[in-house]
Amino acid sequence: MDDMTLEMPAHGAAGARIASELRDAILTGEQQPGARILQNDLADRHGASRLPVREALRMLEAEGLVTLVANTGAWVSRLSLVECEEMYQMRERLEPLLLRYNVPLLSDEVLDRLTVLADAMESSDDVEQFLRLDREFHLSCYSAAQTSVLGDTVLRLWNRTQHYRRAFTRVFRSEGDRSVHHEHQLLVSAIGGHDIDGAERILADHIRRTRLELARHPDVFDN
Amino acid sequence: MDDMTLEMPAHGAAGARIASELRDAILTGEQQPGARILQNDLADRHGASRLPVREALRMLEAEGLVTLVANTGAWVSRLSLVECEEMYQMRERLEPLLLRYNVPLLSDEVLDRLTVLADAMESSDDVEQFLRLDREFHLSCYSAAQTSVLGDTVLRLWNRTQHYRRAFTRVFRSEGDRSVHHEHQLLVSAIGGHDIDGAERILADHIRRTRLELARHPDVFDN
DNA sequence: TCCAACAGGATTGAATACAATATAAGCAAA
DNA sequence: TTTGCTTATATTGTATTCAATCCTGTTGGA
Repeated sequence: MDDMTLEMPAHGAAGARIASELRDAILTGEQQPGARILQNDLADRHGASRLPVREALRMLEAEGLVTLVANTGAWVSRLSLVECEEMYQMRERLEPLLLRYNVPLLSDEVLDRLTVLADAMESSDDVEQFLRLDREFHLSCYSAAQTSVLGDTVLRLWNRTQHYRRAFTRVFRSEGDRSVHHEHQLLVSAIGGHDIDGAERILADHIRRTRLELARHPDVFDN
Repeated sequence: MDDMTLEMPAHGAAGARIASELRDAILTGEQQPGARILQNDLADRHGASRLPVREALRMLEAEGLVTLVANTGAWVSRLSLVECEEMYQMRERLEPLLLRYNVPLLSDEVLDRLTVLADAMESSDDVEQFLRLDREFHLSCYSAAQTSVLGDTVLRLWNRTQHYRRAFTRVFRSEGDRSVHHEHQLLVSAIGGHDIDGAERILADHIRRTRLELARHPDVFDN
């Protein structure tokens, strides 16, 4: 043995590493929908050849974050209102199921954290911070159960809609609706009380209400 | 323009073509779960280099049909009973939604076809034929609406569980349970009567019952 | 002025060649 | 005989190179 640090081999992971960084860039909004992605650019920026870049693009295409056209190029994926509504409807069906898997397993520590997050969202006035808190809140609800596909599928739906959730939050928060926070509190207490059916209903309604609000702001999808 | 035949360029589609053939091989059962996939073999068999083969493997990995391990190799994906049950639970939630999208759009021709398929299944005694009919029956229910992710997600769940549905059908059909056929008939009439909520319920129950039967045959997942 | 055909350049797709890694067989020592 | 190490081979990962395709700016004509 050469070394005491257990090191993951740098070989065989170049594509995954590049994909991970590009994914982050898309989720933070640094890369906007519609933006062209050049293979050479990415390769140079990561000091690699175009080959692992192509693999990274394939991975992100599978996640729906990147759109590939043969012989033509890659772009950060756009979403129409109709597509976004479809994904929200999928979330309405899948997230309650995922929550059901998690409720019996969530620790008191996570439950406390949920309360902290819900409170922080109420007093937050920065859009980016709100988005981070909201994402952590919901994903924390799913952090206890080890699922093989359900968790991934839900996470992908979150990622694909991330940009539009940001744009929507900007225009919606100014309207001063408090019911989002109310629903978060209801959800925490239902989870705390191990009321699985109640938690499922609250979560489905929460996502549904957001979808309906989203439909009132189609301008978010212009351009 | 050189030619009147509008030809899709053979360039830029090698990976997709290889993926398509390997996918078929897995779905027909020609390639069994656990089977090793050598890049060189696939490349030689398709008269291509290993590069498009790697892209094909990445695509099938994203679909869950192939499992890749860095620096090691690729195998046809296995499923445990727990994973399979999870996918069936996802189907219980997603397929009713997909059906809801389709019911208002399904033509009389498709409806007639559904009746033919349901009848053919009742009188079929060959497992492979039953599987083909059942797959066509359910996927036909989803053939009218153009969804962007929901349809793909459901199709992938069908594909990932295909092998185990085959194995399960072998042992289950011998038990002579008729309720599957009854549910198919109920579903057709609910769809024909544009009873969306009823159709959703019947379909969810249908999938749920299959999941419970599946759990009674864990031996299907041995080895 | 507008449109179509035509280079030219830029970009992607695939093949070959080489490096890194993992598996397996053989060998030595306990 | 078994265990651990070593070496050989097979397989995968990446870089380099060349070919096919697409986009763009330009030029010629109507």
